[in-house]
Amino acid sequence: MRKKTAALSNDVEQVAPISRPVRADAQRSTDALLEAALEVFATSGVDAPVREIADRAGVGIATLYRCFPQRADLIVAVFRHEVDACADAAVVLAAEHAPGEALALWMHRYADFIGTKRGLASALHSGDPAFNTLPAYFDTRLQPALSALLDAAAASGEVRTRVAPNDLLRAVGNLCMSVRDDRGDYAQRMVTLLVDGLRYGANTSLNTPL
Amino acid sequence: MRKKTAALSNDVEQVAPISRPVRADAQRSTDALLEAALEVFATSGVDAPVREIADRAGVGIATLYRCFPQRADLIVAVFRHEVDACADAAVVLAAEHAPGEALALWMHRYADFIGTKRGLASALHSGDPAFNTLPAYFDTRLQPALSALLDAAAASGEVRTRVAPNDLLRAVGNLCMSVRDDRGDYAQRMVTLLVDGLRYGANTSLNTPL
DNA sequence: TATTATACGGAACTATGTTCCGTTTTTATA
DNA sequence: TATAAAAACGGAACATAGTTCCGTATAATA
Repeated sequence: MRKKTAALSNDVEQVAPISRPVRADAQRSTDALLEAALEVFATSGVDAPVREIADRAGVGIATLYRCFPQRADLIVAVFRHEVDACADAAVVLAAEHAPGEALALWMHRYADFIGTKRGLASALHSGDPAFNTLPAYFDTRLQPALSALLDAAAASGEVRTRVAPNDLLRAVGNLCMSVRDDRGDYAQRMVTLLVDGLRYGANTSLNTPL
Repeated sequence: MRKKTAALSNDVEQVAPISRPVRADAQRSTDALLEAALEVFATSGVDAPVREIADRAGVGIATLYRCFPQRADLIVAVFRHEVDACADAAVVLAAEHAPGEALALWMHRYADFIGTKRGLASALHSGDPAFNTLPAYFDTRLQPALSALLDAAAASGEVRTRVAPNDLLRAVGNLCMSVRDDRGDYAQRMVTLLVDGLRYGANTSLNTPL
């Protein structure tokens, strides 16, 4: 499926896969860089120097720049990778838990993702055009994931229906990002409150106000 | 009152004004830098190089760094300066217009201020401790200004009362900052809607829901 | 006017994103 | 398997921007 290489910025050349396939060492480098960037960003924030990432991946700087022509491309790739992981988690959770619990667990998983991504808001507001496609990607991947969880939980009568997935995503996003000093588990507690709100009125009459 | 120099980062030395007063040329430099930074930030954004600011102010780089030990200190000083101007505008508007109109004009003035400050959100989320005091300063200066306008407008019966100034400030702030593509005058239209909402129910029964 | 503390300017230092180019490795072919 | 072309590699070199240093100039005071 070559998903990982498709995440790069030079997608234009992916339309004609007739050309020679990606060389094995190049694929290794890309994977190592993505993994290294994930760790470095988590440790030192998204402002970490690219050299640190190249070192940790065990490749030279030129290799990094061949895989990700701009520093921002690497950031975008990591974010997309994590969004994918978060969206995929919904399927796993849905398979292993009751609908209501799966929904609750995923909401916390999502809050965790946003909360640990210091610098995401900064990146989105930086004005760098490289980040322009990120918000849409977030919606595209996460909205269906949450939607499925919501529908299942509503169908089983554990939460009420009629809640827009995007509203929830945005609400949690704001909860986790706009907080300046998130002492304790403020965000997680607010998310719990939100999920409890979803459960309120379940199984009684649908479309209960509040 | 020496307000401008008090806005610098080395406030610790301001507690003992017994020491020799600020030299005239130093004051000139500080003023010139603040004015230059205001213009450069508006033109090139807050990411503009410090050299560009020093050049425009007609001073050397060392002078810039003596007045503002860190680049962030200059940004903070400019923001505080603009917040002061916005807060002061409330007094002028209140003196020259009817209470309801003064309130509306100021809300747009405030939206204008936030809307043109691309990079403000980025700065606030950057994690740089130099920006930690900014949010509190915003509240300290703007909350009383808006509060006075609201009270006057409520007293004259032009808007209803019982609206928390901070809620309004935050609402407008979110409206103006979180928008990614603000084509047209989206923010200003939303602010108008907000002010109209304030006017709704005025002079009838107070505390009208919605 | 002389003295001294203060401020000034700009070169130099450091850190970081990005490019260049000679060398190495992979892949396909004989 | 040996060979050649294409692709990728590494790291030095370049460009830009924040910050510091230090010799010189200027303002305040006696």
